[in-house]
Amino acid sequence: MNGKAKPDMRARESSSPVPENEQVARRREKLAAHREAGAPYPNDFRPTASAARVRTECGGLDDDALGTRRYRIAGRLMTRRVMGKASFAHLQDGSGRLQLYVRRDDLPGGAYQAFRRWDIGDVVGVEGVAFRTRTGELSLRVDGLRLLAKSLRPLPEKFHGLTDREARYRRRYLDLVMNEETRETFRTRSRVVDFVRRFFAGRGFLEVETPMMQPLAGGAVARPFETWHHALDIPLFLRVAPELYLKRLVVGGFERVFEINRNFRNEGLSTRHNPEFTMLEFYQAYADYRELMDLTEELLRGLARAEAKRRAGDEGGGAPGADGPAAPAVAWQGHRIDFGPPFERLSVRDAVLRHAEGITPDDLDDPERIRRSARQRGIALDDGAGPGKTLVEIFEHEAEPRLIAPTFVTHYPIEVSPLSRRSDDDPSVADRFELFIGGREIANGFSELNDPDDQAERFRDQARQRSGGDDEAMVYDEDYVTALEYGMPPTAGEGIGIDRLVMLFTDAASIRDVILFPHLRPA
RNA sequence: GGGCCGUUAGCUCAGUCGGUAGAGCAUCUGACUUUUAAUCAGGUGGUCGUUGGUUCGAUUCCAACACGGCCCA
Repeated sequence: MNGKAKPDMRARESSSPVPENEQVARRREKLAAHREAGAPYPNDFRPTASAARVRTECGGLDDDALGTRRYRIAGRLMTRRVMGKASFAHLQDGSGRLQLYVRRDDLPGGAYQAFRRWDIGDVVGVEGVAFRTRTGELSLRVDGLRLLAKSLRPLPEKFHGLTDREARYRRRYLDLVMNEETRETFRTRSRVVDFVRRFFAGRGFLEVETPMMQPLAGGAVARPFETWHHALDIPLFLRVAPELYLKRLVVGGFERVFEINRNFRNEGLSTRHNPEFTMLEFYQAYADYRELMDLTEELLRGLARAEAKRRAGDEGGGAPGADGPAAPAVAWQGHRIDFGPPFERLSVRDAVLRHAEGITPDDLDDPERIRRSARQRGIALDDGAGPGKTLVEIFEHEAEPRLIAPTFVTHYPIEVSPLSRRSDDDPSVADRFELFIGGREIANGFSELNDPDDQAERFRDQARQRSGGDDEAMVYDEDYVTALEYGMPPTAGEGIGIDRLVMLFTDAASIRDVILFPHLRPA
């Protein structure tokens, strides 16, 4: 190394998470030489095909037919095997990889020497004719090539790739370059969102966008992020849910609406919580929570079937059938989750009785005994927690992790359901359900409370809990009550956690694996 | 918040019962016109997470801290 490079490297170390090293210095020298030679970052190369398209078009062709297929493709150089005057390399683009065969004698003078100086990671454009190698791999015999963007930093190792979880989250671009599973996870995520969108659009739902910044953070029991609007000189809250705005739209006459967007909750980070997460919420007038359970089953079964079909197609096409590869089931963290059979429906109370060992119906009916049961199980209760909240705490502790197969849980206590319609049969419970899959809450839906006086009373009750120390309790939203006073049609609404749904379809154990840039503590 | 584990070369990982470190890939030099974790020969590359402590000497032992992982609340 020459004496000049060193201070230069040092100067960069302070501002970069990855220190520069000798390899970077060498690549910088190559870039400098490349700059001397002319435009180092050209933007006039236009591919005629992707790697996948070359594969599709040439898949069944014989050698003679392949010889008539000329392509320009562009991508990142991922491997290189130089054998004197000829080389093999793999180019990776957004669709996959294609092998290149580069011979000195097929190229204009000097081009092969230039190619030999390129590095793994460089973005290049090549042109050539398809052929099949001795071992049968479809490849491109290159007769023209250009460097489109120099890569100054060495990529992770070609065989093990990037495995360090922290590095994969913090520098997702490298994870994406190196790991096909990661690329596939986020393609799956896109397909899931696309399926959901078409599902609702196809049923007459209008897609809308409601405020992410709200003067009151309502619609869910959660701690909000707070920010400040300088011109108005008022605090604003990042929304914890779009619910109260979507229902205002139902008041306005949009009888079927949905929104897919981010919610923000100022709570801890974990394998199942990211401070910002994506939620689907939808509202349907003249429907009740039972009909939403049916709709939810239809949505998830359809999604599972579409994904299964796709997988079967990728594997060369298995015969679709109840138990064939296209069955609407997924493998998730060692479980087989089948969306085919009707989802089980049971009450919170029955779920607790089934899964919480040693709890009897008498325990649940007695306010003192239910609190004692919770304490015995190590559940910390707020002083103000009534029997309903306590029951739900026990449910979450004992039953929720065991609800692996899709299960609707119903009959939630009214005290934990401040926006839900009161049941006609039992005023202590709401016309509400939550859906659990893989031991996780996936959806929460209910017949909406459209009685403005009842809603006002529920808000007052929340306000009391708030002044009693529960800073997650809801705040009184006067304008929302006013909207209800104009009259909201009988309506049912639901929220589905998109990230958790995607986890099921990508066999992900952590929500960070399905969020491109998950929040981490700054390094 | 608690417990356990991890942090060593660009990446994946060994290792040092305390004497300033190794492998594979990558990189560099050379050979090689059908390879594919190419091969062969020879090199370069490290503030061993940070800060303190113990010690003649710490990457190694101890403590605190930082970041991450897993489990628990």
